[in-house]
Amino acid sequence: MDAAGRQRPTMADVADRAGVSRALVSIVFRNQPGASQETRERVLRVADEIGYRPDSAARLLARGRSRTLGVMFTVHQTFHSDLIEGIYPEAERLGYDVLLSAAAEGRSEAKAVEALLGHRCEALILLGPDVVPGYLDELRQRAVTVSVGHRVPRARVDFVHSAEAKGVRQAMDYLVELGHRAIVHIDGGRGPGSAERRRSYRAAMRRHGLEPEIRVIPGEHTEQSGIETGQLLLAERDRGLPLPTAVLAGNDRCAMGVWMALARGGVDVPRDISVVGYDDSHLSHLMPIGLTTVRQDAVLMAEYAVRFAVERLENPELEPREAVLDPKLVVRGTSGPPPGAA
Amino acid sequence: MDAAGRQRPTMADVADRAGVSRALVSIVFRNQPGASQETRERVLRVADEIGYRPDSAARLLARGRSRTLGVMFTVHQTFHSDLIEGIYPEAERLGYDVLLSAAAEGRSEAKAVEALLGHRCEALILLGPDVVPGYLDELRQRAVTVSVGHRVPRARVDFVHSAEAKGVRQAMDYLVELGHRAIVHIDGGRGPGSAERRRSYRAAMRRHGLEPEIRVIPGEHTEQSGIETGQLLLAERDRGLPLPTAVLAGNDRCAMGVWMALARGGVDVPRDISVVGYDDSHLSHLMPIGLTTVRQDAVLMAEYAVRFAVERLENPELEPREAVLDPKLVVRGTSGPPPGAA
DNA sequence: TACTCGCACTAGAGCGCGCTAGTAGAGCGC
DNA sequence: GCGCTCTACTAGCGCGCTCTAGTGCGAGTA
Repeated sequence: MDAAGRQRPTMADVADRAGVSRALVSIVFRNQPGASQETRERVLRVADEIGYRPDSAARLLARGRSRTLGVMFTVHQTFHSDLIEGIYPEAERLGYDVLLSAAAEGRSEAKAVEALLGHRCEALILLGPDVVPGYLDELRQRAVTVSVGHRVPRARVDFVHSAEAKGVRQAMDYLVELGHRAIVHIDGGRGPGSAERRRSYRAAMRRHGLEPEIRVIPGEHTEQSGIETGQLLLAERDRGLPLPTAVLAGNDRCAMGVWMALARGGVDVPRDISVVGYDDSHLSHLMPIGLTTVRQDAVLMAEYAVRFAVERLENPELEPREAVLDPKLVVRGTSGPPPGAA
Repeated sequence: MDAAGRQRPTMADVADRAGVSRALVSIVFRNQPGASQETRERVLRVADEIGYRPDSAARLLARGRSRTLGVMFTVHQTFHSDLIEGIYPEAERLGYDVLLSAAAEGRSEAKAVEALLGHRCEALILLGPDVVPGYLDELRQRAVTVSVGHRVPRARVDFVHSAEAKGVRQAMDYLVELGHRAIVHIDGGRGPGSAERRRSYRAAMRRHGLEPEIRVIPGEHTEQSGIETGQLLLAERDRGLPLPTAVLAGNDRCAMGVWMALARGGVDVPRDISVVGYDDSHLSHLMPIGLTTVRQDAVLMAEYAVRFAVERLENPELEPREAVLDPKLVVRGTSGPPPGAA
């Protein structure tokens, strides 16, 4: 009695068995007026008995609208998991379905997006997309598009991101306050938010009169990148160069990598060097001493993303919007005064 | 010129514009014999011009078969990300589409599965499902089902998992060889593979004459659980009880948590205590000193899962099968001889 | 010439639903 | 009796595609 080979019951089966028309079953399942309470109950009972459940492909085809949001994310990006967790309940609340498609090694973002479009998603929610200029605008022609994390200057789509500059500024002010001067920044390459974070780092350094100390090390939003940077710093130390006293990483994963490499190299965090991350993904609570980081509220970002998508679906005339959420520095164990400070 | 409100072109539009019948366009897009090379090119060119792409909902409805595999995973489970990464290419190779549905806090596995079924997935690939007995059998009636990681004794579905007992045995033999005697195990509760790992731990302890030292600490497959266990051990030490010399964690995430809590508590790994994980998820390379762990080959497991699903779809008569992959101990930096050993 | 065969192509039914336009019947006022 | 409204229900088209059963035609065969 395996499912393979057997066909699933349809609305017609339910209708026959309950002695009503197909249309009535449809009414009951859409929870629309036009059926008596008694009939509703009977239909639902029969449906349950024969294991009927609506076929969303057919439903979607007939309805013309799919009421489905497609979410593109990248595997292994922990912050994306946090976002996904927030997207489901909000979508459900608004009566939308969610389809996930992952980008990964060997599976490009474009491919992941095509899959979503092929499944007739009405809107795309792109988590931290690594888009080439123009691609977002191209997508916009094909579906409502919301970009989370990555703000692309001219693209006329909705954005949800945090006020990167503010977050970085908070972190920098905090470090300088503690007495740090040699603060390096590992940037996130083309990753979401990187450009703003980099700019804001530079601005903060200049504002604090630390222009000569500015140093941006190219990187990515991965542990690997953090580890490499950590190793680079260790190698420099071994050649007699001074370690910086603080590292502002591109995100939490990168910060974690730096921290690991440094710990392995016998450098004590935060005594010898402070490490600050970005995201406050759930990783940050998990480090032995807790990661000092800039908190982005994943749930709130997810809610904005879903609402932007749904509102635009219901009113296509809307001007492109932008939700800029205020991030907040969270001080934990990886930061402290620089070595040699009082 | 936003997508919202506009409707996408259909096969009929392509047919009109190319001056052929709808059926012919269908033939071209399915890459089936019955159209001349010349016509194929013209149809494809026209389709490209007007931005047509097949609607998989309609296609799926008409075809009767969806050729879609549904994958249920749990957010934040890093090993699941590894598996997903392996599932896509194999599915694509066999001509199947993949739909993802996540379980998360507030979104049960059952709910995630219902979503997949509603989207007409022909087969379900459940990653490390936390199933109640009987649920798998119920699912089997509704779709081809493959369970990855979690072996449920009587359920007549396909399983892919690693030879948990072997993996644990390797790890235990290795630790005992190094001279460890007080080896505790943090189990994974109802998590995939936990029961076998626990059993095998006990068996190994008995086999090595360490029965009095057996200690299983209840836990979960999360960092949090590892941290709590680490704190528990530290608290015991502070009360004057001896620390174990080795910890065999339920999985890598848990091992990472233990390691973090211990490091925070000033316990040196591996000098004071050895920590061994399970999975070899990409986390394990990332720890400062590298995690000693039992490697499960995610890509191979993913390939088996996809093949099992597809083969059963194409031949429903198949007896339930089981792929048991041999895990392999990977020794990295978190393990060594117990304190006081030569 | 009459026929078969293969190729390129088409007509049209049907997949499982949603939805519009309709009907049948009960209840009401006049 | 009539027309009216309201509720409970039904008939049947159409969503965009696949697929079976064709048609028309030129080349090959007897």
